[in-house]
Amino acid sequence: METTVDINDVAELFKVLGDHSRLSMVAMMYKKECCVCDFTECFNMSQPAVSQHLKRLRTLGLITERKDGYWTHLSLNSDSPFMEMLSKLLATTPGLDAHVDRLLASCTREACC
Amino acid sequence: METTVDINDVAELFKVLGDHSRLSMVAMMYKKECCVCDFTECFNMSQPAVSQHLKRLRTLGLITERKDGYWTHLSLNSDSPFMEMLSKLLATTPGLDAHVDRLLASCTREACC
DNA sequence: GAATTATATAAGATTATGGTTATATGTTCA
DNA sequence: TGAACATATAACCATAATCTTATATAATTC
Repeated sequence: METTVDINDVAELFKVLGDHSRLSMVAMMYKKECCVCDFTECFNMSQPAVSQHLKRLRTLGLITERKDGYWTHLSLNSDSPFMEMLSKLLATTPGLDAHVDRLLASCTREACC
Repeated sequence: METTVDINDVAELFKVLGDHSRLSMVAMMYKKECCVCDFTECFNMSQPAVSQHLKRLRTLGLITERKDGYWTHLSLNSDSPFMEMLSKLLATTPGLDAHVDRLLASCTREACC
């Protein structure tokens, strides 16, 4: 039996993805594991702002975390009931792939990765 | 040449769909042409509230309108650059189909249809 | 154990969202 | 023309979203 996802959950997912930064974060993590500092660098955004966006993704159960020394590495949670939908959705989003590649290329930090 | 859709537009689309009522409206219109009063009835929502939601869909170019006497009939705009994405996205949304059928069945008004 | 680093949380300001009520607009019909 | 109906807009209010700065927490290194 599949985990149920109802219409309100889906609206919630869209709401969370309805922000440029979070959409980009999710798309980046879909390609590879990321570090919090990747995001602060790529989006030129303050650390607390990133942290708060991540909290929303966490609350929706979209991400998993792996602590390693200083750093927290973030991935999409493959157990999320949204995962199937999310992957189709990201694949369907035009221009997303190129955008993400550009973002990932702009992460210059080496220490955390 | 295809109309360009950039990442900000996509985030904007998600934001607009990130509301239970608007998501339902779009899904309903995906199945059939609807009337404003269908929405006020189905969602048990005031007419101005529906009107304001429709305005957001209109602003994003998602809908077209057909005036007929008292009523305004609304459809998804097949010329929208979001249309391809939208249709895949609606098809991928679990439980949406049944939800929409239930909503449409709850529209009892005859006059406008 | 003190300094450094990464991250989270709290508190506050500003803007966006989504509803309400009241009113305006435009069509239809008597 | 005026009453009835569908819809849009305006003004207002409460709550949510998103950023900022300041501070807390936890791991690392000297």
